[in-house]
Order: sequence, then C-alpha cells, then structure tokens
Amino acid sequence: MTTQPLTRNQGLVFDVLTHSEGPLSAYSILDKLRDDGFRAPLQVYRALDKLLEFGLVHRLESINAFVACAHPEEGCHAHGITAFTICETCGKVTEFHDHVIEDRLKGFAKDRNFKTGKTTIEIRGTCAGCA
Amino acid sequence: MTTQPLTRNQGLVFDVLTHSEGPLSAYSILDKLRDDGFRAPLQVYRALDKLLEFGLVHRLESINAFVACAHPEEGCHAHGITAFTICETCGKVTEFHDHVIEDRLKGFAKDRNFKTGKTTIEIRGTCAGCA
DNA sequence: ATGGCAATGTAATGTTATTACATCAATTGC
DNA sequence: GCAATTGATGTAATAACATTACATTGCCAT
Repeated sequence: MTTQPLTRNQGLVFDVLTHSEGPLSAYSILDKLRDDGFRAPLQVYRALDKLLEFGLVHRLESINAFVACAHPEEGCHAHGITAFTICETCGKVTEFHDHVIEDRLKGFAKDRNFKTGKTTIEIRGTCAGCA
Repeated sequence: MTTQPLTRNQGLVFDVLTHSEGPLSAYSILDKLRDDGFRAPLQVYRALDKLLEFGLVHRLESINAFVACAHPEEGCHAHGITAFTICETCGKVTEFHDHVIEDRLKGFAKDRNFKTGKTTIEIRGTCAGCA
C-alpha cells in the first residue's frame, strides 16, 4: 500500500476521529473543528470521503457516523470485509474480520452473479461493560 | 405468530411497498399517499415502525429506504438475521438468510459478552441483470 | 360515563448529506 | 515563463431524512 500524505483538512478530521472515544457524526466533527477554521459540512464530508477511500476511516451505516479504523497502519482495505459491534449504550465500537462470513457472502453473490461493491455488517446491541 | 390486523395507515404504507419494484424512502412513500390523505412524514414513520415490528417490512440502513419482506406470510422475524443484496443500478433488492453467517456472528458476540440487538448485513453492488 | 390506551393529525424543528459555484495552489506540457 | 489541467478548498444554499411536541380521536374495559 502506498501511503498518501493527508491534506490539512483530512489530517484534522482524522485526528478528531482518532482521539474520539467512539464514533462521531459528520456534524459533530464539524463542531470540533470550528476553531480550526471549519465552517461548512462539506469540508468534513470531503475529508471523510478521502479517508474512507484510503481505508483510514469507516462509516457506520446504521448510525450515520464515522470511526477511525482500528489498525490504520495497514490500511484496512487489506483485511477484506469489516464487521462491527456497536454498543447502543456507551457508543463503543469494535471492529472485526471473519473470513468464514466473508467467504459465505462472496459465495452467495457469486452464485447469483451479483457483483459485490461495499458490504456492511453491523451488530447493534449492548457491550459487556454496559450489560 | 399471531397476525395483527393492520390499521388504515399501516395498510396503505404496506400496500405501497408491496406494489413497488424496489425499496422506497419514507418521503417517497409519503408522496405516493398524498391522495389518500397523508400530509406529514410522521404518518409514514409511525406506520413503518409498526410494520418493522411485525416483521412485514425491512429497513435498508445503507440506503435509508424500506422494502416489503419477501415472505411476509410467515413474519420474517422467524428467519433470524436477514441479509440483503442491493443493486445500485436498478435498485433491486434480494433478501436471504444464512445460518452459518448467523452462527458466526452470534459466536463472536457471545465470546465478547456482547448482547446482540438488531444486525444489519447489506451488500451493495450490481445485480446479474445490470452487469 | 369515564379512564386508559393506541392510533392519528399537524406543525415545527432537528439532523444528515448534497449541489452549485467561485477560488486557490501545485503540476504538467509546451 | 506560462497557459492548461487537476485536486483541494471556501461558502452558501438546498435537499433528504427523521424526530419532538402537542392536540385530538376512537375504542374498549371497567
């Protein structure tokens, strides 16, 4: 993987996500970056688009939020499908990869000649600490 | 499963989804029901909440849309986790159930004492017809 | 009849995401 | 050097999705 240098905006957004306890919405990222000159949602969305592309950030579809990748050094794209548990009480997100699930989904798609793009796997519930 | 009789609004919303080719957003459902007296988003969302609860409708988290269950007679809740392929070209949605994936996800959650609530599995891509 | 409950109607607002257009900076080819 | 291109940015406006708050209605069990 060739590591891209991040632009100023991308770096700021990535930093906010990296230092956050849990996932953040685009608008809460925006709020955290007002002091750094951010004024409009688009500044955040544009940076997020790139970070998603680089595999440094994940989008949690079921809660419309974004989270830093758990192992950004390697570029998460290398790991295939990413799945998440999302605690609805404390917001904690855990990222995991399961080749059995991945093979199963790939098989299903292949059988039907469905060309797979992005795959979402998200489990919402309550984490051990919040139970 | 005890089959609930649907209220007027629930029935109207369910009908629209049943007769639709593909998934619909809440607002497009609203538009289709203007002539039946629908005036506000909440009328749609309330009906959808109930239909989701009954297992007659699914919400596609990754595209903010709703689709009628493929086998509503049985109440889809009976089938465990539901997974979807979503064609980004024609909008066609296919619903499927895979016990291997389900066991795998349940196992992961159990190992971490994560109490599973709703699980989302959605594959976006291109269907055979659109390839 | 009345108290409780689920469904409904309506308005307003909150939250998430995109479109459109202008500007700026770095790079490339001539 | 200097257009031409390309990618990033700034700003405003708007679109798309979802919820809160409050009033009303109809039903049914006591």
